[in-house]
Amino acid sequence: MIQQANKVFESMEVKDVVSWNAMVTGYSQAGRFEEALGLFEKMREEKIELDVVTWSAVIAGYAQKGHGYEALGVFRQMQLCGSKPNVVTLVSVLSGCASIAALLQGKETHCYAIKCVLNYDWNDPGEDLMVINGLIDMYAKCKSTNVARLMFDSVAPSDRNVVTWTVMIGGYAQHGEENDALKLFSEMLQEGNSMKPNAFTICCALMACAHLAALRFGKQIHAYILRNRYESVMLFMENCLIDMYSKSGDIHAARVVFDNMQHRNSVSWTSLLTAYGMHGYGEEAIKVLDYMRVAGFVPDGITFLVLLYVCSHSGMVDQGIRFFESMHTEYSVTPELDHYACMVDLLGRAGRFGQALEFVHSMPMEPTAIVWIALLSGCRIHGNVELGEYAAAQLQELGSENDGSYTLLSNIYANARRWRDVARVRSLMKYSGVKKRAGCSWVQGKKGTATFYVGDRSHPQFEQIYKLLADLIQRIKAIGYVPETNCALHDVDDEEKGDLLFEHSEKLALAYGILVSTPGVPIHITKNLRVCTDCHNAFTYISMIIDNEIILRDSSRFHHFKSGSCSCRGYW
DNA sequence: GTAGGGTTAG
Repeated sequence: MIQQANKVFESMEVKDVVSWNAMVTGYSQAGRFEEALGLFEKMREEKIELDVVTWSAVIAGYAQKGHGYEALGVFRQMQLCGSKPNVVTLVSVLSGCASIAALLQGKETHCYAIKCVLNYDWNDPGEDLMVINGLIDMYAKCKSTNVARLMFDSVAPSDRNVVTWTVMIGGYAQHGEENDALKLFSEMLQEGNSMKPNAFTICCALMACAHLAALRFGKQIHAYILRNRYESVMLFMENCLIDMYSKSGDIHAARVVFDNMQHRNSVSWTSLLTAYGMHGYGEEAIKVLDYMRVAGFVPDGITFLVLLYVCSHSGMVDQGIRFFESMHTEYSVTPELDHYACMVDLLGRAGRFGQALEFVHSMPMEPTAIVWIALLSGCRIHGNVELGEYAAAQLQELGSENDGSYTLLSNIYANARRWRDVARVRSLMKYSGVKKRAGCSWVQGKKGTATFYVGDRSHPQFEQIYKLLADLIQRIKAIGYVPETNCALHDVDDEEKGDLLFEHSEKLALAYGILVSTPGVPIHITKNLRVCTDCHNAFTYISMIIDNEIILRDSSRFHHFKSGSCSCRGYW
Protein backbone atom coordinates (compact mmCIF):
# COMPACT_ATOMS: atom_id res chain seq x y z
CA MET A 1 0.00 0.00 0.00
CA ILE A 2 2.58 2.51 1.12
CA GLN A 3 4.68 1.56 -1.89
CA GLN A 4 1.86 2.46 -4.25
CA ALA A 5 1.19 5.67 -2.39
CA ASN A 6 4.85 6.53 -2.76
CA LYS A 7 4.69 5.98 -6.52
CA VAL A 8 1.77 8.34 -6.84
CA PHE A 9 3.49 10.80 -4.57
CA GLU A 10 6.70 10.80 -6.62
CA SER A 11 4.81 11.29 -9.86
CA MET A 12 3.09 14.37 -8.51
CA GLU A 13 4.32 17.57 -10.09
CA VAL A 14 3.26 19.82 -7.28
CA LYS A 15 3.65 18.49 -3.78
CA ASP A 16 2.07 20.57 -1.08
CA VAL A 17 2.84 20.18 2.59
CA VAL A 18 -0.29 18.10 3.13
CA SER A 19 0.83 15.42 0.70
CA TRP A 20 4.30 15.35 2.25
CA ASN A 21 2.69 14.98 5.66
CA ALA A 22 0.53 12.16 4.43
CA MET A 23 3.60 10.30 3.25
CA VAL A 24 5.53 10.90 6.47
CA THR A 25 2.69 9.55 8.57
CA GLY A 26 2.05 6.77 6.10
CA TYR A 27 5.56 5.40 6.55
CA SER A 28 5.47 5.99 10.28
CA GLN A 29 2.22 4.08 10.68
CA ALA A 30 3.49 1.27 8.49
CA GLY A 31 6.26 0.74 11.04
CA ARG A 32 8.87 2.25 8.71
CA PHE A 33 9.81 5.24 10.77
CA GLU A 34 13.32 5.44 9.28
CA GLU A 35 11.82 6.17 5.90
CA ALA A 36 9.43 8.67 7.42
CA LEU A 37 12.44 10.46 8.84
CA GLY A 38 14.10 10.38 5.44
CA LEU A 39 11.15 12.20 3.96
CA PHE A 40 11.17 14.66 6.84
CA GLU A 41 14.82 15.45 6.06
CA LYS A 42 14.02 15.82 2.39
CA MET A 43 11.25 18.27 3.23
CA ARG A 44 13.78 20.42 5.01
CA GLU A 45 16.29 20.18 2.17
CA GLU A 46 13.66 21.27 -0.30
CA LYS A 47 12.69 24.13 2.00
CA ILE A 48 9.11 23.01 2.30
CA GLU A 49 7.45 25.05 5.01
CA LEU A 50 6.80 22.53 7.77
CA ASP A 51 3.52 22.89 9.60
CA VAL A 52 2.33 21.74 12.99
CA VAL A 53 1.18 18.43 11.53
CA THR A 54 4.64 17.61 10.17
CA TRP A 55 6.33 18.39 13.46
CA SER A 56 3.71 16.55 15.48
CA ALA A 57 3.94 13.48 13.29
CA VAL A 58 7.70 13.21 13.75
CA ILE A 59 7.55 13.88 17.47
CA ALA A 60 4.84 11.25 17.80
CA GLY A 61 6.89 8.78 15.80
CA TYR A 62 9.84 9.13 18.16
CA ALA A 63 7.65 9.10 21.24
CA GLN A 64 5.89 5.91 20.15
CA LYS A 65 9.23 4.17 19.78
CA GLY A 66 10.20 5.27 23.26
CA HIS A 67 12.86 7.61 21.92
CA GLY A 68 12.02 10.49 24.22
CA TYR A 69 15.25 12.44 23.79
CA GLU A 70 14.85 12.56 20.03
CA ALA A 71 11.21 13.57 20.43
CA LEU A 72 12.26 16.41 22.71
CA GLY A 73 14.98 17.44 20.28
CA VAL A 74 12.50 17.75 17.45
CA PHE A 75 10.13 19.68 19.73
CA ARG A 76 12.96 22.12 20.44
CA GLN A 77 13.68 22.56 16.73
CA MET A 78 10.00 23.14 16.16
CA GLN A 79 9.94 25.95 18.68
CA LEU A 80 13.09 27.48 17.17
CA CYS A 81 11.41 27.45 13.78
CA GLY A 82 8.52 29.41 15.21
CA SER A 83 5.92 26.76 14.54
CA LYS A 84 3.24 26.83 17.21
CA PRO A 85 2.61 23.53 19.00
CA ASN A 86 -0.96 22.54 19.71
CA VAL A 87 -2.72 19.97 21.87
CA VAL A 88 -1.72 17.11 19.59
CA THR A 89 1.93 18.12 19.69
CA LEU A 90 1.99 18.37 23.46
CA VAL A 91 0.37 15.00 23.92
CA SER A 92 3.24 13.39 22.01
CA VAL A 93 5.89 15.48 23.74
CA LEU A 94 4.53 14.42 27.12
CA SER A 95 4.49 10.81 26.03
CA GLY A 96 8.14 11.22 25.05
CA CYS A 97 8.99 12.72 28.45
CA ALA A 98 7.16 9.86 30.15
CA SER A 99 9.08 7.24 28.20
CA ILE A 100 12.43 8.49 29.47
CA ALA A 101 11.20 9.73 32.86
CA ALA A 102 12.32 13.26 31.99
CA LEU A 103 10.69 15.17 34.83
CA LEU A 104 12.39 18.48 34.15
CA GLN A 105 11.37 18.61 30.50
CA GLY A 106 7.94 17.36 31.52
CA LYS A 107 7.57 20.29 33.90
CA GLU A 108 8.70 22.69 31.19
CA THR A 109 6.07 21.24 28.92
CA HIS A 110 3.54 21.65 31.71
CA CYS A 111 4.39 25.36 31.95
CA TYR A 112 4.16 25.71 28.20
CA ALA A 113 0.76 24.02 28.22
CA ILE A 114 -0.53 26.43 30.88
CA LYS A 115 0.75 29.47 28.99
CA CYS A 116 -0.06 28.57 25.41
CA VAL A 117 -2.25 25.54 24.92
CA LEU A 118 -4.78 24.87 27.63
CA ASN A 119 -8.14 26.63 27.18
CA TYR A 120 -9.70 26.20 30.60
CA ASP A 121 -13.07 26.18 28.89
CA TRP A 122 -15.42 24.64 31.42
CA ASN A 123 -17.99 24.00 28.75
CA ASP A 124 -15.58 22.03 26.63
CA PRO A 125 -13.00 20.24 28.75
CA GLY A 126 -12.35 17.65 26.08
CA GLU A 127 -9.35 19.25 24.38
CA ASP A 128 -7.63 20.09 27.63
CA LEU A 129 -8.28 16.62 28.96
CA MET A 130 -5.93 15.06 26.41
CA VAL A 131 -3.11 17.22 27.73
CA ILE A 132 -4.07 16.69 31.38
CA ASN A 133 -4.06 12.93 30.82
CA GLY A 134 -0.63 13.24 29.27
CA LEU A 135 0.55 15.26 32.26
CA ILE A 136 -0.81 12.74 34.76
CA ASP A 137 0.95 9.96 32.87
CA MET A 138 4.17 11.95 32.64
CA TYR A 139 4.26 12.78 36.36
CA ALA A 140 3.43 9.19 37.29
CA LYS A 141 6.14 7.76 35.04
CA CYS A 142 8.61 10.27 36.49
CA LYS A 143 7.84 8.78 39.92
CA SER A 144 5.88 11.81 41.02
CA THR A 145 2.69 9.92 41.71
CA ASN A 146 1.65 12.48 44.30
CA VAL A 147 1.69 15.28 41.75
CA ALA A 148 -0.06 13.01 39.26
CA ARG A 149 -2.74 12.32 41.84
CA LEU A 150 -3.23 16.02 42.52
CA MET A 151 -3.83 16.57 38.83
CA PHE A 152 -6.15 13.58 38.68
CA ASP A 153 -8.16 14.92 41.59
CA SER A 154 -8.30 18.36 40.03
CA VAL A 155 -10.30 16.98 37.11
CA ALA A 156 -14.00 16.87 37.95
CA PRO A 157 -15.10 13.21 38.07
CA SER A 158 -17.65 13.81 35.35
CA ASP A 159 -14.93 15.22 33.08
CA ARG A 160 -12.58 12.25 33.43
CA ASN A 161 -12.43 9.71 30.67
CA VAL A 162 -11.17 6.15 30.69
CA VAL A 163 -7.61 7.25 29.90
CA THR A 164 -7.59 9.62 32.89
CA TRP A 165 -8.35 6.65 35.13
CA THR A 166 -6.00 4.29 33.33
CA VAL A 167 -2.90 6.47 33.49
CA MET A 168 -3.41 7.05 37.20
CA ILE A 169 -4.04 3.38 37.97
CA GLY A 170 -1.15 2.35 35.73
CA GLY A 171 1.10 4.96 37.33
CA TYR A 172 0.48 3.50 40.75
CA ALA A 173 0.83 -0.07 39.49
CA GLN A 174 4.23 0.58 37.95
CA HIS A 175 5.74 2.38 40.92
CA GLY A 176 5.24 0.12 43.87
CA GLU A 177 1.97 1.66 44.91
CA GLU A 178 -0.13 -1.31 43.93
CA ASN A 179 -2.60 -0.95 46.77
CA ASP A 180 -3.44 2.55 45.61
CA ALA A 181 -3.83 1.21 42.07
CA LEU A 182 -6.37 -1.36 43.19
CA LYS A 183 -8.18 1.12 45.41
CA LEU A 184 -8.57 3.49 42.50
CA PHE A 185 -9.64 0.68 40.21
CA SER A 186 -12.38 -0.28 42.67
CA GLU A 187 -13.42 3.35 42.85
CA MET A 188 -13.64 3.46 39.09
CA LEU A 189 -15.99 0.49 39.02
CA GLN A 190 -18.21 2.16 41.60
CA GLU A 191 -18.63 5.19 39.41
CA GLY A 192 -21.56 3.41 37.83
CA ASN A 193 -21.85 2.21 34.28
CA SER A 194 -20.65 5.47 32.86
CA MET A 195 -17.00 4.57 33.40
CA LYS A 196 -16.15 1.15 32.11
CA PRO A 197 -12.51 0.09 32.26
CA ASN A 198 -11.08 -1.01 28.94
CA ALA A 199 -8.38 -3.56 28.19
CA PHE A 200 -5.63 -1.04 29.08
CA THR A 201 -7.16 -0.32 32.47
CA ILE A 202 -7.65 -3.98 33.25
CA CYS A 203 -4.08 -4.82 32.32
CA CYS A 204 -2.85 -2.19 34.77
CA ALA A 205 -5.05 -3.56 37.52
CA LEU A 206 -3.91 -7.12 36.83
CA MET A 207 -0.30 -5.99 36.92
CA ALA A 208 -0.90 -4.57 40.40
CA CYS A 209 -2.46 -7.87 41.47
CA ALA A 210 0.53 -9.77 40.09
CA HIS A 211 2.98 -7.66 42.10
CA LEU A 212 0.97 -8.11 45.26
CA ALA A 213 0.08 -11.75 44.61
CA ALA A 214 -3.47 -10.59 45.21
CA LEU A 215 -5.12 -13.76 43.97
CA ARG A 216 -8.60 -12.97 45.25
CA PHE A 217 -8.72 -9.55 43.64
CA GLY A 218 -7.20 -10.93 40.45
CA LYS A 219 -9.88 -13.60 40.25
CA GLN A 220 -12.56 -10.95 40.65
CA ILE A 221 -11.08 -9.04 37.75
CA HIS A 222 -11.00 -12.24 35.72
CA ALA A 223 -14.69 -12.74 36.45
CA TYR A 224 -15.37 -9.13 35.55
CA ILE A 225 -13.68 -9.66 32.17
CA LEU A 226 -15.81 -12.71 31.45
CA ARG A 227 -19.01 -10.89 32.43
CA ASN A 228 -18.34 -7.78 30.42
CA ARG A 229 -17.72 -8.80 26.85
CA TYR A 230 -14.15 -8.02 26.03
CA GLU A 231 -13.92 -10.76 23.39
CA SER A 232 -12.28 -8.60 20.78
CA VAL A 233 -9.48 -7.35 23.01
CA MET A 234 -8.60 -10.45 24.98
CA LEU A 235 -4.98 -11.11 24.05
CA PHE A 236 -3.31 -8.48 26.22
CA MET A 237 -5.59 -9.16 29.14
CA GLU A 238 -5.10 -12.91 28.94
CA ASN A 239 -1.35 -12.47 28.94
CA CYS A 240 -1.73 -10.39 32.08
CA LEU A 241 -3.99 -13.03 33.59
CA ILE A 242 -1.35 -15.72 33.02
CA ASP A 243 1.21 -13.55 34.75
CA MET A 244 -1.17 -12.61 37.56
CA TYR A 245 -2.13 -16.22 38.29
CA SER A 246 1.40 -17.53 38.15
CA LYS A 247 2.83 -14.74 40.31
CA SER A 248 -0.05 -15.29 42.74
CA GLY A 249 0.89 -18.95 43.08
CA ASP A 250 -1.96 -20.51 41.12
CA ILE A 251 -0.09 -22.03 38.22
CA HIS A 252 -3.00 -24.28 37.34
CA ALA A 253 -5.27 -21.29 36.70
CA ALA A 254 -2.50 -19.71 34.62
CA ARG A 255 -2.40 -22.83 32.46
CA VAL A 256 -6.18 -22.88 32.05
CA VAL A 257 -6.15 -19.30 30.81
CA PHE A 258 -3.38 -20.17 28.38
CA ASP A 259 -5.15 -23.27 27.09
CA ASN A 260 -8.38 -21.39 26.48
CA MET A 261 -6.85 -18.57 24.47
CA GLN A 262 -8.10 -18.10 20.92
CA HIS A 263 -4.92 -16.34 19.86
CA ARG A 264 -1.49 -16.36 21.42
CA ASN A 265 1.60 -14.32 20.80
CA SER A 266 5.18 -14.74 21.97
CA VAL A 267 4.37 -12.95 25.23
CA SER A 268 1.78 -15.62 26.00
CA TRP A 269 4.33 -18.38 25.55
CA THR A 270 7.04 -16.57 27.47
CA SER A 271 4.65 -15.87 30.32
CA LEU A 272 3.79 -19.54 30.62
CA LEU A 273 7.43 -20.60 30.46
CA THR A 274 8.28 -18.05 33.14
CA ALA A 275 5.42 -19.37 35.24
CA TYR A 276 6.82 -22.90 35.18
CA GLY A 277 10.29 -21.53 35.82
CA MET A 278 9.22 -19.60 38.92
CA HIS A 279 7.59 -22.67 40.35
CA GLY A 280 10.46 -24.99 39.50
CA TYR A 281 8.56 -27.13 36.99
CA GLY A 282 11.40 -27.56 34.53
CA GLU A 283 10.10 -30.65 32.76
CA GLU A 284 6.72 -29.01 32.18
CA ALA A 285 8.47 -25.97 30.71
CA ILE A 286 10.43 -28.09 28.24
CA LYS A 287 7.15 -29.62 27.07
CA VAL A 288 5.73 -26.14 26.58
CA LEU A 289 8.76 -25.27 24.51
CA ASP A 290 8.00 -28.20 22.20
CA TYR A 291 4.37 -27.11 21.79
CA MET A 292 5.59 -23.64 21.12
CA ARG A 293 7.77 -24.84 18.28
CA VAL A 294 4.93 -26.92 16.86
CA ALA A 295 2.72 -23.85 16.98
CA GLY A 296 5.25 -22.13 14.74
CA PHE A 297 6.93 -19.80 17.23
CA VAL A 298 10.68 -19.62 16.83
CA PRO A 299 12.56 -19.17 20.11
CA ASP A 300 14.33 -15.81 20.30
CA GLY A 301 16.77 -14.24 22.74
CA ILE A 302 14.08 -13.70 25.34
CA THR A 303 12.82 -17.27 25.05
CA PHE A 304 16.32 -18.55 25.72
CA LEU A 305 16.76 -16.21 28.64
CA VAL A 306 13.62 -17.63 30.19
CA LEU A 307 14.68 -21.19 29.41
CA LEU A 308 18.00 -20.66 31.17
CA TYR A 309 16.10 -19.21 34.12
CA VAL A 310 13.85 -22.28 34.10
CA CYS A 311 16.82 -24.65 34.11
CA SER A 312 18.53 -22.68 36.84
CA HIS A 313 15.55 -22.93 39.17
CA SER A 314 14.92 -26.59 38.43
CA GLY A 315 18.51 -27.77 38.78
CA MET A 316 18.63 -28.81 35.11
CA VAL A 317 22.20 -27.73 34.65
CA ASP A 318 23.24 -29.82 31.68
CA GLN A 319 20.01 -29.08 29.88
CA GLY A 320 20.70 -25.38 30.47
CA ILE A 321 24.19 -25.69 29.02
CA ARG A 322 22.72 -27.43 25.98
CA PHE A 323 20.21 -24.62 25.51
CA PHE A 324 22.96 -22.07 25.72
CA GLU A 325 24.96 -23.89 23.07
CA SER A 326 22.02 -24.48 20.76
CA MET A 327 21.13 -20.81 20.90
CA HIS A 328 23.73 -19.78 18.41
CA THR A 329 24.44 -23.13 16.73
CA GLU A 330 20.81 -23.94 15.91
CA TYR A 331 18.96 -20.66 16.17
CA SER A 332 21.65 -18.11 15.40
CA VAL A 333 20.69 -16.06 18.43
CA THR A 334 23.74 -14.30 19.85
CA PRO A 335 24.04 -14.65 23.61
CA GLU A 336 24.02 -11.27 25.33
CA LEU A 337 25.02 -10.09 28.76
CA ASP A 338 21.82 -11.33 30.38
CA HIS A 339 22.31 -14.81 28.97
CA TYR A 340 25.80 -14.99 30.42
CA ALA A 341 24.53 -13.74 33.77
CA CYS A 342 21.86 -16.42 33.69
CA MET A 343 24.45 -19.11 32.96
CA VAL A 344 26.58 -17.94 35.87
CA ASP A 345 23.46 -18.09 38.01
CA LEU A 346 22.68 -21.60 36.78
CA LEU A 347 26.18 -22.94 37.40
CA GLY A 348 26.59 -21.10 40.68
CA ARG A 349 23.26 -22.31 42.00
CA ALA A 350 24.37 -25.85 41.24
CA GLY A 351 27.71 -25.29 42.93
CA ARG A 352 29.76 -25.71 39.77
CA PHE A 353 32.03 -22.80 40.50
CA GLY A 354 34.91 -23.80 38.25
CA GLN A 355 32.62 -23.77 35.24
CA ALA A 356 30.91 -20.60 36.41
CA LEU A 357 34.24 -18.77 36.57
CA GLU A 358 35.25 -20.13 33.20
CA PHE A 359 32.04 -18.70 31.87
CA VAL A 360 32.73 -15.29 33.34
CA HIS A 361 36.15 -15.28 31.76
CA SER A 362 34.85 -16.43 28.40
CA MET A 363 32.39 -13.57 28.10
CA PRO A 364 32.93 -11.45 25.01
CA MET A 365 31.86 -8.38 26.97
CA GLU A 366 32.95 -6.99 30.34
CA PRO A 367 31.06 -8.69 33.17
CA THR A 368 28.77 -6.21 34.91
CA ALA A 369 27.28 -6.17 38.36
CA ILE A 370 24.50 -8.61 37.54
CA VAL A 371 27.07 -11.26 36.67
CA TRP A 372 28.96 -10.87 39.94
CA ILE A 373 25.76 -10.79 41.95
CA ALA A 374 24.72 -14.05 40.28
CA LEU A 375 28.03 -15.58 41.26
CA LEU A 376 27.84 -14.13 44.76
CA SER A 377 24.43 -15.62 45.37
CA GLY A 378 25.68 -19.03 44.25
CA CYS A 379 28.47 -18.66 46.78
CA ARG A 380 25.87 -17.85 49.42
CA ILE A 381 23.97 -21.03 48.73
CA HIS A 382 27.02 -23.26 48.82
CA GLY A 383 29.03 -21.42 51.44
CA ASN A 384 31.93 -20.61 49.14
CA VAL A 385 33.67 -17.87 51.10
CA GLU A 386 36.71 -17.42 48.93
CA LEU A 387 34.91 -16.98 45.63
CA GLY A 388 32.26 -14.90 47.34
CA GLU A 389 34.91 -12.48 48.53
CA TYR A 390 36.28 -12.33 45.01
CA ALA A 391 32.88 -11.55 43.51
CA ALA A 392 32.23 -8.93 46.20
CA ALA A 393 35.57 -7.31 45.45
CA GLN A 394 34.67 -7.12 41.77
CA LEU A 395 31.40 -5.46 42.70
CA GLN A 396 33.22 -2.97 44.84
CA GLU A 397 35.57 -2.20 41.99
CA LEU A 398 32.63 -1.55 39.73
CA GLY A 399 31.29 0.79 42.41
CA SER A 400 27.95 -0.92 42.30
CA GLU A 401 27.49 -2.40 45.71
CA ASN A 402 23.89 -2.50 46.72
CA ASP A 403 22.15 -3.65 49.86
CA GLY A 404 21.64 -7.09 48.34
CA SER A 405 25.32 -7.71 47.68
CA TYR A 406 26.30 -6.66 51.20
CA THR A 407 23.65 -8.96 52.60
CA LEU A 408 24.87 -11.88 50.55
CA LEU A 409 28.48 -11.39 51.64
CA SER A 410 27.50 -10.94 55.26
CA ASN A 411 25.49 -14.14 55.13
CA ILE A 412 28.38 -16.02 53.56
CA TYR A 413 30.59 -14.96 56.47
CA ALA A 414 27.90 -15.74 59.02
CA ASN A 415 27.43 -19.18 57.59
CA ALA A 416 31.17 -19.72 57.99
CA ARG A 417 30.88 -18.29 61.53
CA ARG A 418 33.31 -15.52 60.73
CA TRP A 419 31.65 -12.99 62.98
CA ARG A 420 34.37 -10.40 62.73
CA ASP A 421 33.92 -10.32 58.98
CA VAL A 422 30.17 -10.08 59.44
CA ALA A 423 30.69 -7.05 61.64
CA ARG A 424 33.14 -5.58 59.16
CA VAL A 425 30.65 -5.89 56.29
CA ARG A 426 27.97 -4.28 58.38
CA SER A 427 30.05 -1.32 59.37
CA LEU A 428 31.23 -0.99 55.79
CA MET A 429 27.61 -0.86 54.79
CA LYS A 430 26.86 1.84 57.33
CA TYR A 431 29.98 3.74 56.33
CA SER A 432 29.20 3.68 52.63
CA GLY A 433 25.67 4.81 53.29
CA VAL A 434 24.06 1.86 51.56
CA LYS A 435 20.61 1.47 53.01
CA LYS A 436 19.17 -1.98 53.16
CA ARG A 437 15.64 -2.43 52.14
CA ALA A 438 13.43 -3.57 54.95
CA GLY A 439 12.27 -7.16 54.67
CA CYS A 440 8.54 -7.30 54.36
CA SER A 441 6.08 -10.15 53.98
CA TRP A 442 2.38 -10.17 53.37
CA VAL A 443 -0.32 -12.77 53.40
CA GLN A 444 -3.72 -12.81 51.79
CA GLY A 445 -6.50 -13.08 54.35
CA LYS A 446 -10.22 -13.08 53.78
CA LYS A 447 -10.49 -9.43 54.61
CA GLY A 448 -7.59 -8.30 52.50
CA THR A 449 -3.84 -8.33 52.93
CA ALA A 450 -1.92 -8.32 56.19
CA THR A 451 1.62 -6.95 55.98
CA PHE A 452 4.43 -7.62 58.42
CA TYR A 453 7.91 -6.26 59.04
CA VAL A 454 10.45 -7.81 61.36
CA GLY A 455 9.26 -7.63 64.96
CA ASP A 456 6.04 -6.05 63.79
CA ARG A 457 3.46 -5.58 66.54
CA SER A 458 1.15 -3.26 64.67
CA HIS A 459 -1.38 -5.90 63.71
CA PRO A 460 -4.50 -5.84 65.93
CA GLN A 461 -4.12 -9.57 66.55
CA PHE A 462 -0.39 -9.45 67.23
CA GLU A 463 -0.69 -11.17 70.61
CA GLN A 464 -2.41 -14.19 69.09
CA ILE A 465 0.09 -14.22 66.22
CA TYR A 466 3.12 -14.24 68.52
CA LYS A 467 1.56 -16.84 70.78
CA LEU A 468 0.84 -19.15 67.86
CA LEU A 469 4.32 -18.62 66.49
CA ALA A 470 5.96 -19.46 69.81
CA ASP A 471 3.81 -22.57 70.01
CA LEU A 472 4.78 -23.63 66.48
CA ILE A 473 8.47 -23.13 67.18
CA GLN A 474 8.18 -25.33 70.29
CA ARG A 475 6.45 -28.05 68.33
CA ILE A 476 8.91 -28.13 65.44
CA LYS A 477 11.86 -28.07 67.82
CA ALA A 478 10.47 -31.30 69.18
CA ILE A 479 10.67 -32.90 65.74
CA GLY A 480 14.17 -31.77 64.91
CA TYR A 481 14.16 -28.09 63.97
CA VAL A 482 17.30 -26.39 65.16
CA PRO A 483 17.08 -22.61 65.06
CA GLU A 484 20.16 -20.94 63.72
CA THR A 485 20.29 -18.56 66.66
CA ASN A 486 23.17 -20.20 68.45
CA CYS A 487 25.44 -19.62 65.57
CA ALA A 488 23.22 -16.61 64.87
CA LEU A 489 22.93 -16.43 61.16
CA HIS A 490 22.37 -12.74 61.31
CA ASP A 491 20.36 -12.01 58.27
CA VAL A 492 21.10 -8.42 57.51
CA ASP A 493 17.90 -8.42 55.48
CA ASP A 494 15.83 -8.53 58.56
CA GLU A 495 18.06 -7.96 61.49
CA GLU A 496 18.11 -4.46 62.74
CA LYS A 497 16.76 -4.29 66.21
CA GLY A 498 18.81 -7.13 67.63
CA ASP A 499 18.35 -10.83 67.48
CA LEU A 500 14.87 -11.11 66.05
CA LEU A 501 15.16 -14.44 64.27
CA PHE A 502 11.80 -15.65 65.55
CA GLU A 503 10.14 -12.43 64.55
CA HIS A 504 11.16 -12.35 60.92
CA SER A 505 8.47 -10.98 58.70
CA GLU A 506 7.83 -14.26 56.88
CA LYS A 507 7.39 -16.16 60.15
CA LEU A 508 4.87 -13.59 61.37
CA ALA A 509 3.03 -13.74 58.06
CA LEU A 510 2.89 -17.52 58.28
CA ALA A 511 1.57 -17.47 61.82
CA TYR A 512 -1.15 -15.06 60.79
CA GLY A 513 -1.87 -17.12 57.69
CA ILE A 514 -2.34 -20.23 59.84
CA LEU A 515 -4.49 -18.26 62.26
CA VAL A 516 -6.98 -17.31 59.59
CA SER A 517 -6.60 -20.37 57.36
CA THR A 518 -9.26 -22.75 56.18
CA PRO A 519 -8.30 -26.42 56.51
CA GLY A 520 -6.81 -27.75 53.30
CA VAL A 521 -6.59 -24.37 51.59
CA PRO A 522 -3.03 -23.28 50.75
CA ILE A 523 -1.57 -20.30 52.60
CA HIS A 524 -0.09 -17.75 50.22
CA ILE A 525 2.78 -15.62 51.50
CA THR A 526 4.83 -13.10 49.56
CA LYS A 527 8.16 -11.61 50.58
CA ASN A 528 9.85 -8.65 48.92
CA LEU A 529 13.36 -10.07 49.49
CA ARG A 530 14.71 -13.58 49.48
CA VAL A 531 13.44 -15.83 52.21
CA CYS A 532 15.91 -16.23 55.06
CA THR A 533 17.58 -19.63 55.51
CA ASP A 534 16.24 -20.19 58.99
CA CYS A 535 12.72 -19.28 57.92
CA HIS A 536 12.98 -21.65 54.99
CA ASN A 537 14.04 -24.36 57.36
CA ALA A 538 11.29 -23.54 59.86
CA PHE A 539 8.63 -23.48 57.13
CA THR A 540 9.73 -26.93 56.01
CA TYR A 541 9.18 -28.30 59.50
CA ILE A 542 5.92 -26.42 60.00
CA SER A 543 4.56 -27.94 56.80
CA MET A 544 4.81 -31.31 58.56
CA ILE A 545 2.45 -30.32 61.34
CA ILE A 546 -0.23 -28.33 59.53
CA ASP A 547 -2.76 -29.41 56.92
CA ASN A 548 -2.21 -26.49 54.59
CA GLU A 549 0.31 -26.25 51.85
CA ILE A 550 2.44 -23.13 52.27
CA ILE A 551 3.04 -21.27 49.02
CA LEU A 552 5.74 -18.68 49.45
CA ARG A 553 6.85 -16.28 46.77
CA ASP A 554 10.11 -14.53 47.47
CA SER A 555 12.09 -12.23 45.21
CA SER A 556 13.71 -15.19 43.53
CA ARG A 557 11.03 -17.81 42.99
CA PHE A 558 8.18 -19.81 44.49
CA HIS A 559 8.54 -22.28 47.33
CA HIS A 560 5.77 -24.82 47.86
CA PHE A 561 6.12 -26.35 51.32
CA LYS A 562 4.24 -29.56 51.84
CA SER A 563 4.66 -32.46 54.26
CA GLY A 564 8.18 -31.53 55.22
CA SER A 565 9.73 -30.66 51.90
CA CYS A 566 10.04 -27.66 49.65
CA SER A 567 9.59 -27.65 45.90
CA CYS A 568 12.74 -25.59 45.41
CA ARG A 569 14.97 -28.56 46.29
CA GLY A 570 17.67 -26.16 47.30
CA TYR A 571 17.71 -24.17 44.06
CA TRP A 572 17.09 -20.69 45.40
C1' DG B 1 -6.90 16.48 3.36
C1' DT B 2 -2.14 15.13 6.87
C1' DA B 3 -0.51 14.57 13.33
C1' DG B 4 -2.33 12.61 19.13
C1' DG B 5 -2.78 9.85 25.10
C1' DG B 6 -2.87 4.83 28.48
C1' DT B 7 -1.40 -2.08 28.48
C1' DT B 8 1.52 -7.63 28.79
C1' DA B 9 6.47 -11.59 29.14
C1' DG B 10 12.55 -11.35 30.75
